[in-house]
Amino acid sequence: MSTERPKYDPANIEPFWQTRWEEQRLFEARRHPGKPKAYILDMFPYPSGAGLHVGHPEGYTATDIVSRYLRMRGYDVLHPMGWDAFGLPAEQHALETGTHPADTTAKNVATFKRQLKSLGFSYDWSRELSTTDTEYVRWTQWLFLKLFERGLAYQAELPVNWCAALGTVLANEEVIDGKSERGSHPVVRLPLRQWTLRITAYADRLAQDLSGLDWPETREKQLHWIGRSEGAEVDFVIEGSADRLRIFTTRPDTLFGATYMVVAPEHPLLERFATAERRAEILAYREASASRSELDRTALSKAKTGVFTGSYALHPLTGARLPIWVADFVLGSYGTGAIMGVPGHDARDFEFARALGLPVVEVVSADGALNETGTWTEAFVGDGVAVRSRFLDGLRTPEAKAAMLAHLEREGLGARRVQYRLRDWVFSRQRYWGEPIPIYFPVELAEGSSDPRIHPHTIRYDQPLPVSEDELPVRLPELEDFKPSEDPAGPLARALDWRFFQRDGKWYARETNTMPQWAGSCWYYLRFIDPKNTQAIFSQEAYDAWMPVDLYVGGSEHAVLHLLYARFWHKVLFDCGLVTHAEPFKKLVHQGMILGENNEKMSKSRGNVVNPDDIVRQFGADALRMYEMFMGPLEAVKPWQTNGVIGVRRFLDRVWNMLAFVTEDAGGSPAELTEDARRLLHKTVKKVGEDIEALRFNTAVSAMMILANALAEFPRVPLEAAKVFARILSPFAPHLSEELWHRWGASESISLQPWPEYDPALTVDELVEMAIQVNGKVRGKLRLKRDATEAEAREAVHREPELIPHLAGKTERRFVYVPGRIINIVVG
RNA sequence: GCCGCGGUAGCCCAACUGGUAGAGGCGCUGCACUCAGAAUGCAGAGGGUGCGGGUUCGAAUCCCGCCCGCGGCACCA
Repeated sequence: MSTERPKYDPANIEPFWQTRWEEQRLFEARRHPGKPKAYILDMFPYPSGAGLHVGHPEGYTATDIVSRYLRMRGYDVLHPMGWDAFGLPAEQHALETGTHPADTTAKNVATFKRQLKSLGFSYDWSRELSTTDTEYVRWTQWLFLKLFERGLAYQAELPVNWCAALGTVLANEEVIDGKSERGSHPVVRLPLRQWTLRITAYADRLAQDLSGLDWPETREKQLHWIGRSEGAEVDFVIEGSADRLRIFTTRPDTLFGATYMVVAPEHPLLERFATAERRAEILAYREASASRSELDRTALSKAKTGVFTGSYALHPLTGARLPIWVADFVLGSYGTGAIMGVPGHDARDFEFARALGLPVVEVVSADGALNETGTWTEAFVGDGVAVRSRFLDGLRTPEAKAAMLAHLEREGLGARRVQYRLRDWVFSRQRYWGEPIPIYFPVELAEGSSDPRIHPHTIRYDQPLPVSEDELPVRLPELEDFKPSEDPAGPLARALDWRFFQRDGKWYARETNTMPQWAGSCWYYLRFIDPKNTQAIFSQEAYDAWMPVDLYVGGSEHAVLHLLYARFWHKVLFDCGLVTHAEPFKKLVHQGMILGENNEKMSKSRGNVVNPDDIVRQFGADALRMYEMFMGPLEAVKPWQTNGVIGVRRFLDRVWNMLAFVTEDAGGSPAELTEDARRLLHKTVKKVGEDIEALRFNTAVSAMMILANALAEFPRVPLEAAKVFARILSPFAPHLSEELWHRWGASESISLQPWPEYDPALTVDELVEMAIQVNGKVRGKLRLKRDATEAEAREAVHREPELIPHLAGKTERRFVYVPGRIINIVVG
């Protein structure tokens, strides 16, 4: 190689082009009349102190390729980036290092931004936002007020997941196996005053509207999380009392099989059911189950426990006396907190009956025959035929359900009811680093008191008042000490001058709980469309210009948390008339996790973490981008292989060496491709475009490698072909492509060029090599016109000498000919 | 236990949704270049698709039954 020829040097060209792109503001999103739009969104990151890991660029590269591709296809593309910067980890980190969360957050954002920029992503940085920005907080609080106005944000004294180690309450979704999702600290149930969002009011729509979305299996996860189930509520009269016990069941058809009742330890009527002689035991049981952490309850789930209350319910149809038990396998927070025990046809009821010696009655039989339950080792939970059930006898389970429901409703004993597994969303956190909830309460001063900051007082939590819109945002007070405390009011309660204020001579107290991290991410996609708007959360023009999000890429760990909450808020905004689509995210894709080289999850403790900065330094951003796309399908979990990056880097080196010095007429005769190479070029243009649209980036990279290998056969690549190649490569390796493009004399960015056209006629070969099978085994090959008739095929086959031994003396039973595919001769 | 996804060459992965199992990359072997090595270039070898049945002219692709891996849910009545 001649020494004047510079080598491919990403460390040099990548920063150069990144700076140029930024100076030229190439990727700022603007709408042009008549052009189609695409809103391509990444889940914005939480800027942790650890910086970017190689998992981040996977999804980000995918969306960047799609964005760059669509721009070349004439779309106006909105591709923004921002920071989900409130939340526990920032605060934990700040506590550990003794710095203010605002400072650590700013530092982390700077690191993330530098790293993202080093990868050449075509974000519109002019729209950058952070959930912690004062202006952003203002609109998050504004949205909370919308929820409050509509009765969707309310206070409740709830048994909540209190995590002492984190000093906060957690949502159900943040508790895993009885421990906190963050940090795995123990979580216990405590009743506390909490702000709660009425997401259950939207359960039906959240479930229903999933059907129209282009989403992966996440749809099923959300459906399951919402957990809609249809059944009946039935009232049981209590013997010797005016009380009634209401239960929920999905199997009204098994009502005649109920042999006992169970209420949850939290059930409001429990104390009424407790007879004098059993009272002590019952209260002890309630005490015990309340103090058991979720973890204990799950760990001990095998053995069912319970205590008889001493009271009896009367069967609404037979009048039979059914003992009422209390047991912690019944959840206070689901349905009515009480069940009828049908041990013959429910696995849990069966276990309970066996453990406590209660009778088991068969009321559903597989074939309608009567069976004895004495020898049963498990309940019969499937569908069958009703037996021992009077007017239901002989009916199949679905009909029996309907018949019983009709009967209950007619007699006024019960009603049809839909239940959801989904609970309302506990929305307050007892932490510092979050959005203040824009609510305040009247303060009643004790006799002789004049200042609640120093005197005894009562805060009237029952009279919440919304902060008026023009007073937003409510800012976080500066706090020296923002540590969480034992006090569930949280650290903000210590900022007395912030908390208490006077208006018209009266004292008021601000809400001191803050919002959870999910609040900011619930609506950030809406702020990106109009991030600088000071008059409104966003303008209608901006909404019409960009919404909905066409492609949303992020980790599957957000399948039920963020993605459900955001859909909920979006539907509330829909009801407010602020948005016009029922759903915000049309297409959703989860990138698969990237494992360490040893096939284990990347973590500091395993010592298998790959830092993207190191890869960029050694191999270049383009190599990293292409490798991450080449590893395998976007959604697959796959191990990192540094050798794989080396392979991709070699490919880029080859492309450079082959194309960087191409000129119009390098030496006399013009360079030319063969017919086959020309066809391959057109096929590759077609394939790469289709693969990008289908998000099959791995096969697109592969196709370009094949093309490069083929072009390498030529002493000189024609400039026209080189330009086509550079353009299809550019979404993947934008820096290298840009450099090549300019070396060939262009003055305008390659990202402004149109995507190359291909000639469909050249993507289909006329002659195809076909295998000839005899009885399914390949016995010969032959080149045939793609559209040859069967007669032509037959004639060609009989000219093939290698087939003669396989056909001689045999009778042809069948001649299978699929044009362009296969010839199979069945003989016998 | 339930739901979902997935098992193709030593490794990462392709295979037009039934049609010659192999595109690409890594690794390996050999050759060229070199005093030698690195880098580079060229040429090769390698599996019958997790297991067992079935449907079909033909199965990695479809059906049934298992095994293994990953993710989610886990007393939701």
